[in-house]
Amino acid sequence: MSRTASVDDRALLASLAAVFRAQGYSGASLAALSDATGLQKASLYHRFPGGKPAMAAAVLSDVGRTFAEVLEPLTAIESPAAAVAEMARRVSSAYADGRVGCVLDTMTLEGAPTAVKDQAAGLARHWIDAMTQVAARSGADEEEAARRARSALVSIEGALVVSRVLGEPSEFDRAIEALPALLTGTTGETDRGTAR
Amino acid sequence: MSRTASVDDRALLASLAAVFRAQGYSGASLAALSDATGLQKASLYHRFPGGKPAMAAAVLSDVGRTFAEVLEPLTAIESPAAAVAEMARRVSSAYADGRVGCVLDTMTLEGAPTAVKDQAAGLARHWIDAMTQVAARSGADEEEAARRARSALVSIEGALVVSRVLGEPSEFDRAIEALPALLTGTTGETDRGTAR
DNA sequence: GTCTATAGCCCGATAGAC
DNA sequence: GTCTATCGGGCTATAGAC
Repeated sequence: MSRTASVDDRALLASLAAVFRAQGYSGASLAALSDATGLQKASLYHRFPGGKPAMAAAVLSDVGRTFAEVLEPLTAIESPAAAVAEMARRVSSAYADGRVGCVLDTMTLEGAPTAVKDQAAGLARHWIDAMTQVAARSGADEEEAARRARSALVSIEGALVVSRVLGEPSEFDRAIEALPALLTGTTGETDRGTAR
Repeated sequence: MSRTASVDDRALLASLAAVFRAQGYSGASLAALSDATGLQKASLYHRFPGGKPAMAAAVLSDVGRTFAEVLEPLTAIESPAAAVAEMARRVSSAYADGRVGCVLDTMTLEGAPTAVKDQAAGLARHWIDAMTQVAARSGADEEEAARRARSALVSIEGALVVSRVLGEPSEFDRAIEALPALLTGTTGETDRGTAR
């Protein structure tokens, strides 16, 4: 109805995140961020006086809130197997069933500010820690639990990369299905096929 | 000794690859490529009249030659287990023990030319095909062999991402150690711990 | 808090000397 | 085949009206 756009903070961060996720930090131009959000560049600078680095930091903080929701079942659900199954569902949803990339990957190439890379590393460590705890609850000893948690993150990030490169998200679906067995050591409906 | 630099083609492609690998396609500025190669921008345009897209294509072609060397043991060595073990050594070497990224990841974000993304997809498919064949030779049926090959690529790409994000390459070492068991189903010195 | 307009710089790319 | 110098444009960022 007018030449003024007003954008909800939540939607704004989601639009910014979509650009950073798809294009990476250096690929996310102010013009693209302006297009995605419907705000002019000057309006983005009003919201984020720190410029593009501040936008990236805000996006990662918002991703941290999303991660908190994704990981919430790991402490809220008593059964480790059920907890991991619910986390897997939320991971799949958060990554649009493998059709979008992960900021931990795309925002950590050289060219991103050190603060951004450090923030991403913190998110990754937090995710690994939460998965380590649920793996330990399922019966793994400390070292084995940490190993499983890192493997889980590896399989998720790798599946997102392979899905993007091949142009089809089926590999991500497989990684999600394998998560419960990978983290808790129990066989769900999938079998990872590494019998001795 | 002079203001003219002459650069061997092999070294030139290696220097260009290092920049694209670390910064991604859109992050790899002509200035950075000029710095890395020791050639001025105009000299790069003399070598690559197609500009930055042509440089990226040449880098991916060179990566394809490296992949051919990495995958050569898969057909040259009779024992599947020994073949995979030798491939794993070469993969580790090609990625500097996990300290560098993979162009399949960094050059396929939005912003890269479609031709570049397609070329990367072809490299990924070729790699998966070669690993599928060795998995089949080790006794897996067709479907299982393909599944193992995709999982192997997922674990390599994921480990490279996680190693970069966390700033330490130990996760890549683990993925390399797990490759033989993952592809051939035999237990080497590592156990992936998914007992039923 | 949004906009238009623009500053100043670096981008990819080219012209032309040697 | 390398270089210096430069072009036009997109980049991040800012000024100032409404």
